[in-house]
Amino acid sequence: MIKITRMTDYAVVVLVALGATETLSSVSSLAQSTRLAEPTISKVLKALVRAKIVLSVRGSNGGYSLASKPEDISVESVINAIDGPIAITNCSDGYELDCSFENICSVVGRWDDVNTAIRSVLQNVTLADMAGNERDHRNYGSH
Amino acid sequence: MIKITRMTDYAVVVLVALGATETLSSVSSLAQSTRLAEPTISKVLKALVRAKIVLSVRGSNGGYSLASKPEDISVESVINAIDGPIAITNCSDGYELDCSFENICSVVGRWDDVNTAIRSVLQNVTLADMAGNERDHRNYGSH
DNA sequence: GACAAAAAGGACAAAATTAGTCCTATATGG
DNA sequence: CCATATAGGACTAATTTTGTCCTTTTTGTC
Repeated sequence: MIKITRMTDYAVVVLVALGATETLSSVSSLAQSTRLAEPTISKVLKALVRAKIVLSVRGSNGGYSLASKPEDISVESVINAIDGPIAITNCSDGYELDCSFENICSVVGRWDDVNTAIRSVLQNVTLADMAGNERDHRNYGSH
Repeated sequence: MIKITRMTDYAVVVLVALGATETLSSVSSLAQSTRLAEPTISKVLKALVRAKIVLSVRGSNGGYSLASKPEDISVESVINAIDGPIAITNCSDGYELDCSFENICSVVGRWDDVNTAIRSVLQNVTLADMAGNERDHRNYGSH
């Protein structure tokens, strides 16, 4: 099935928690608010910092904060940060440019169009959307 | 990353090959035209038959054929047949309805909307689109 | 300056998933 | 009855994903 990894799922949970406060949040405080394990939160945050979705301050009293407003952070960028670029097949993700079966294979690069379409859907969903405090949720939990 | 499994990739290759002829195709003939291994093709076809995307005729002179025209077979239905329903997270796919962290977890059911949107994108891409004989492909190969 | 609190980075084993093959059963035309 | 095909499922190997831990770097505070 088309699925996002659990790590991305966690990332969204952590980001929503980060967005809920103005101050810096440490891993341990995030662990309390999200109920996720510290090492997991830490791992996810490292990737988000590298992707510049989250800002970090090191040292004592340090912590993390969102680099932009929740409504300016797309789910697409989060997926990208955690799981790498959205690409629906192995061959169309750019790592197999030297594919030697190219002229036999009858299916061509149409997955690219599919990828582009999916990407644009995800670019239009923001963290603010995911936070959805109207909460009529039934079956979500991230663990 | 959001990705379809290699099996789905194979399925599309096989389906396009199936669509290229009017007559029944056996696994061995498909192996020749697609260059995929017979057991793999066989496995994929079994799933496609169960999903009624492909028709099969057993016994001598038997083989497979598309159940509908390529332009009426969506990529979404193929993904469904091979990988199961498109669902972006574990918790939103219906298997964890009894999620006990529901009221702690701050992210709610917004993934459902995302799933729906992605599904509709994939419903609008057909096998005919994937066949794309204009072939300006660069990096596809399915192996 | 020493120490404590925190993030950064990466290594790693366990768990889960996916891929691929193979074996047996069933169906059917000749 | 035999050869050819599909049906179904079991099973192993390969790959990917998870989750944890350890070491290093940074920085505030006493």
